[in-house]
Amino acid sequence: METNQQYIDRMEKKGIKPTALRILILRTMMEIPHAVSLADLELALDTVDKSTIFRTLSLFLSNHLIHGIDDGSGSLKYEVCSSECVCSIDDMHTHFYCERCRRTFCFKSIHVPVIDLPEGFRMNSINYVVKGICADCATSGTLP
Amino acid sequence: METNQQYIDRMEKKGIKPTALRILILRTMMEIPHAVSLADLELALDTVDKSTIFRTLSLFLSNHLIHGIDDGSGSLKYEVCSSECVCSIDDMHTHFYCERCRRTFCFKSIHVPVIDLPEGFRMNSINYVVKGICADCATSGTLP
DNA sequence: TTGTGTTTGCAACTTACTTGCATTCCGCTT
DNA sequence: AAGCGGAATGCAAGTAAGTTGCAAACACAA
Repeated sequence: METNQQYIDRMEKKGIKPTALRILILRTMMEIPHAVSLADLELALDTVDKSTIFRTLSLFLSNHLIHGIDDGSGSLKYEVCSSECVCSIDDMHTHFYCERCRRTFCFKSIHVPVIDLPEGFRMNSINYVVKGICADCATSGTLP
Repeated sequence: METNQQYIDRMEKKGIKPTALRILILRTMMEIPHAVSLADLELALDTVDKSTIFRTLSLFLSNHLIHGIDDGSGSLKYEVCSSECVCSIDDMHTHFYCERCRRTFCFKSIHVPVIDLPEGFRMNSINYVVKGICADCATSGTLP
């Protein structure tokens, strides 16, 4: 749990003007324990307009305050960078998408595996998503 | 280059009735040297309806004649399985998405790296996509 | 050739994002 | 305190990609 001042510091460190709404969005993202979609945020913040959330996320993304994960669910997920993150390959960790409950988990301790590319190819980023059934879903309820 | 009979054999091996249109779609997919999207196929086969291509791809997917790759470009890509492919983790290879020319490359010789999941999580599939600039784009034209 | 199930095309719909534009707000100058 | 200019926000409309319902066309066995 962080104080408002800590959210403000995070933003200012990345050159983002901390408006009331941006603090609210950042706090909401950090309080939810898994990666969130635009729709998740719309739901959690039902007084705030979708396009505002979208533009806020775009701003956060281009200033490297958050990063995006394409989990293949059809909607992009976002999560707040750890404070030391510079969004390089070394900062990327593995994600897991549960095909049952449709949540995206971050395995922060598991870095993405890096491969050697063929001659001439230049790597900018890696998207590594494992899909399957999460621990919650595997133990509760009937399995397919 | 394969003969029509070879396309038919591939389909029948996977329990798919080889209609004229399905042969056409499969042949088109195999003639294009990179993974294709629904839109690519619409463009290449402009007399064929989008929904027909979509349903054909869905059928091919569920019968494991092709597999889907989520390259993060916003549209799912598809590619024909090699003949021995049973669509398990071991059959998955690495993909590369060029952020310049927006093509998806298959590195068939590079298997996806596999990680150990935390206790209780069950793996069904892995999506491993490296993004960057491809060899063609890196050598030709001005770079950013 | 006639009935039955499958395949295809058309059109309409859904989802998730994206943009244009008018309004409101904020910090600064007067 | 009033006014100004740029930034932030909300509303509504637009777009791209995928998906579905339904009827017409087709395949093929009885």
